[in-house]
Amino acid sequence: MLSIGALSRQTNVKIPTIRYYEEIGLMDLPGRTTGGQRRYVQSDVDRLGFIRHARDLGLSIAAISDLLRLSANGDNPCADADRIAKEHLTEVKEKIKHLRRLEKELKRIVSHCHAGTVGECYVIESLGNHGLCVEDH
Amino acid sequence: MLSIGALSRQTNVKIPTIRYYEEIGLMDLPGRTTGGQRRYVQSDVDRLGFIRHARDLGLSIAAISDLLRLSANGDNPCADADRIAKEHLTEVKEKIKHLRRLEKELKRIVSHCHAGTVGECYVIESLGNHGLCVEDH
DNA sequence: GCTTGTACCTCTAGTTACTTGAGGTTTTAT
DNA sequence: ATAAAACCTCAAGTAACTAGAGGTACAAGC
Repeated sequence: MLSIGALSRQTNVKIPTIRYYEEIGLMDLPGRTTGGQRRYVQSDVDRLGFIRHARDLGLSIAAISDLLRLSANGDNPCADADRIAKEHLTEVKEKIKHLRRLEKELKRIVSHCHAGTVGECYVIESLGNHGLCVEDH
Repeated sequence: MLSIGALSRQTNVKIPTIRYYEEIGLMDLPGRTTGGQRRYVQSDVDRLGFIRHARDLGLSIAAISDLLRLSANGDNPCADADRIAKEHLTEVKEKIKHLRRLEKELKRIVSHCHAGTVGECYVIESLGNHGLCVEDH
């Protein structure tokens, strides 16, 4: 029987976040002491660990919720789980593409800046003028 | 004198977003018709264009607010503007690094999944078990 | 000059995934 | 028995908007 603090330490999930997950129904309602404090069992640790890991990988709460439902049902969740993971992978790839374009653009802007020059600032000029951009973004 | 709709079309910023920018003080209070409708001038178009472009590049509202203040003051804003842009570039680089690790991890997880196999699902197993990961994330 | 349709107005609440704070109670250790 | 640490609830705040309800103003055509 773990207190919320102990669960927090074991899973690296902050206490208010655990309570939040309970509130939105991602975590089950835990048992309580007579005084009203939460007490957790091993399955709670496992579930929260799953959530934490999936969040670290960037999955949304909605996606995690789906995955948890799938894994509870047991009946060949693989196809659906695979689809969710693949969709997420696609999103991640898109984000990387986008960020790489931004990186390029920012590098270009910054490289043109010669701090010290009065009045003219390529950073500010570039930001104000999309036409100066090399690529779309 | 532009209506809010005309400004929106010229800058590609949605109407509620323009009103939101006004509310948080990022855009100046515009003139009004006797009937109370907003009317904008060229300097508003320029400022909103700047904001739009900087947002597209991923800068936060706070950073943009700083840049706008700098460019208004005129006294060699270059050094500060350059610092803001460089900081942002660093953030972007970090994000890319992180996403690339996630991409790798997700690819590995997905590639192990053979949809159809009953009961065992590598996607779900991997998410539940951080120990299966190759790298940090 | 009147009517109609589009564009505009304000205000409230919702989104995501939490975090922070106030004010009070329970547990644990001495 | 006491005191410190950990816990409790509830409300509000964060970023950057978006959506919807219910009502008013403007521009064009007749």
